[in-house]
Formats: sequence, C-alpha cells, structure tokens
Amino acid sequence: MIETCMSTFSRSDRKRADIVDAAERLFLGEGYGAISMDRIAAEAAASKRTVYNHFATKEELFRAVVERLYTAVLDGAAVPAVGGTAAEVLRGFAEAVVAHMTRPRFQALIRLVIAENVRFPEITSIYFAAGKEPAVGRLSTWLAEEARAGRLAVDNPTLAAQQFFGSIKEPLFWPRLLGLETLHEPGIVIENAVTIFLARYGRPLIP
Amino acid sequence: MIETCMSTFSRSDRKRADIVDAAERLFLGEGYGAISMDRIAAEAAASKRTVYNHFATKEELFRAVVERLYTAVLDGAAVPAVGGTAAEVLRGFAEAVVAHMTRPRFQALIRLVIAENVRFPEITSIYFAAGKEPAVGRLSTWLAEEARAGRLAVDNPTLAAQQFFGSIKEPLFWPRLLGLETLHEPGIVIENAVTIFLARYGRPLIP
DNA sequence: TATGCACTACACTGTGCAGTGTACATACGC
DNA sequence: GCGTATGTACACTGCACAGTGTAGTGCATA
Repeated sequence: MIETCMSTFSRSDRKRADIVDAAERLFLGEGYGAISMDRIAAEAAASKRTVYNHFATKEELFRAVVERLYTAVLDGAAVPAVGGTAAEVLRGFAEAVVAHMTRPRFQALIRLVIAENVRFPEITSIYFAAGKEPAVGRLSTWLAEEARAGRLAVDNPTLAAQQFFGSIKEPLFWPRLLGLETLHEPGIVIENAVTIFLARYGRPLIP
Repeated sequence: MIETCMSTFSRSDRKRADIVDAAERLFLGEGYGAISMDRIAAEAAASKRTVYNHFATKEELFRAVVERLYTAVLDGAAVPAVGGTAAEVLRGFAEAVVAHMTRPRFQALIRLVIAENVRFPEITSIYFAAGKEPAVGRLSTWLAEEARAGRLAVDNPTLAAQQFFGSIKEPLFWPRLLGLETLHEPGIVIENAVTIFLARYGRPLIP
C-alpha cells in the first residue's frame, strides 16, 4: 500500500494504533484473560469488526501489543556513561536501572510476562532483551575490562553484575510486583549497594 | 459436627482434601482463570456437585487453596540457626532461603500471587508472611543485635538484609519465574554474597 | 462529483463455563 | 439392617465471550 496521503498515517494506521493503545492499557491493567475483545473495541472507540479486520485473533493482538511494548521499553532505557571513577560508573548503572524499573509500563509488562508465560512462553524473551541482557551485559563487560586492567578485583563479572543489580532490585522493584510498598529511598539503596560492592571489589586483583 | 469416627478424618473431610489437592495442582500449574470447576472435579475424582457442596464458589475454593498453601509453605521453611561466626550464620540464612525458593510449590505460589494480585489483592499477604517477613525479619533482627554488640558495622539492618537476599535471589530465583535458566551454582552465589557482605559490614561500627 | 476502501452497527453462532436442581447410590453410625 | 450423611450422574440455565456475516455509512482521493 503506497502512501499518497499528505499525513504520515492513513486512517487505517490510526485506527490500528488506537486499538493497540487500548489493548495495551487493558492488558497491562488486568491481564490477558480478564479482557474481552468487546471491551478493547469499546476502549478504542472502534467497532468490534474493525478490531478483527486488523487482528485475526485475540492472540495476534496480544502479540502485537507485546511487540510494541518491547520496542517502547527498550527506547526508554537510558544507557549509562562509563566514564569517571568506579563509584560514579556503578552509580550510573544503578540509577539507569532504577529509572527503568520504576516506569509503570515496565512493571506492568514484567507482571504480564510472569502471569502469561505458561500460555505465551515466547514473550519471556522480552524481559531478557529489554531488561536483563542490556543491563547485566553492559555492566559485566565493563567489570571484565576493569578487572583485566587491574583496577577491580572482580573474578566473576556476570555474577557480580547480577548481585549488584539484585541488591538494588530486591528492596525497590520486586516488592512492587507483589503489591507491597517499598520501604527505602532509592538514593540510599543505591549508595549502600555501591559501597558494599566496592568494599569487596574496589581493589586490584591479587596477582 | 462431632467426630465419633475412629479414623481421624471423615469421608467428607477426605473428599474435601482431595478437592483442594486437585485445585492446588491445577491452579499452580495453569493459573486461576485457565482452570474450570469441571476440570477440578475430574482431577479430584469427585462429582461437580460435591465440589460445590464443599465450596460455594470458585473464588472460595481458590482462597481455601491459597490458605492451605500458606501454612504448607511456612511449615517447609527451615529456620536457620544463629550460632557460630558471622559467615556461618549468613551462610545458614542464605541456604535456608535458597532451599525455600527452590521448592516448585513456592515458585508456583509466587507466580500465582503476581498473576492474580489484581483480582485477589489479599493473597499478596502470603508472600509477605510466608517468604519475605520471616526471612528478612529474622536476619535484620540478628544484624541489629550484632551491630549493637559492636561486632558488625551495620547501620540499616532491614536494608542490609534485603540487599543480602537480593544478591542471592537475583541470580537464582527471579529468572526462573520468567522461564529463564539460572546460570550460576547456588554454592558459588552464596559464597560470593557472604564475602561481599562481610567485606563491607564485617567489622565493628566506628564509634 | 464519482469511486472505492475502511469503519460501523448489529445480529448471530457456537462454545465453555459457573452454578443449580434432582433423582439415585453408597458409605457410615447406630 | 436402618436411616441419615454425603457423594454421584446428569441434565439444565444463563451468561460471557471469541469470532463471523452483512448491509450500510463516511471519508479520502481522482
């Protein structure tokens, strides 16, 4: 279909986006099973038939929603700078992760992934690609470089990276997923995590 | 109803237990919404009518399942000893938490809590009462005592406890909930966590 | 203004499921 | 063995929902 229209998006494209918007809102709020196609149509101010003209089945619409969330969540993830002292770099990673995890859309996505990973096992890759891999991968690469350069005593970079993130996510992120309050200020959590990490690793490797 | 029978459990009690057993198996495996009362009745080798004679609604049955899981999960949680060196105590807590988290029943329960905490907000208290509170509470109490006695430099016991558990659960527990493999051996994760923790806190508080 | 495409309204099918009603069978206490 | 408790078989209601079919409306482009 060639775009001859002046506006970037055709009427069809706009309706489609309305539908995915509505579906995202509802799925993230109440889960896949709890939402009917009728409610999605109403929320999108569209006819049910239009919804089915764009997406043949509810599953197909769900996958489209998750796929779009995938890119949206990745786009929003700030990549921390790796200049400065070790403490500054670690703080940068920690702050990026906190900012990432605090987004309601990310939290709702993770909840959805956990809830639906029996029915839709493929969507697990989203958590991996959009959350775990970029963060842990980048930090552990940096840790490995610092260790090779003799500036940090890290022997197992991927484990060290996971444990660092764990000491931040455990008080700030996971309780929220279960509907519990978080008890500690992000700033304090981050400072503690950085201090603990450097108390162990913040010296050259013994040769 | 007074028990005049020689056996501890009446026929009614046994059927009821069969039903809760079956419901637990199915709910934990596929979630609340995906399981019908017909399937529960079949799995329990009971008539559907019998199921409804014991539990007026599906919700009531679900609550009974979660309630029983609550006590089952609590019973299974070994309480670590608090004698010996700090490293030994920490290792004891870590091993207890790993053993607890590794149980398929606990993992399935947490998945259920996360998946259904929109529909059933009360069940969140189970995770808190059966997992987080006993573990974090006991460790942070012990840390506070050690700090008061001048043996550890812990300033914020509840945060320190959470961060310690986080450095263990992040590599070993949470990925499993999302259908990902865990990459590290529990023994190595625990040793690393203890070493990191003591590198920071394993000295008297500066007065 | 004419043409065609996308959206709408709405009625409809079929299915699965929560929950009920009833007539009958079986176990258990006495 | 008798009577009540409890379980079973099964048919049934009502509803919500996924998905379809159709006739008609509105809107963008030529």
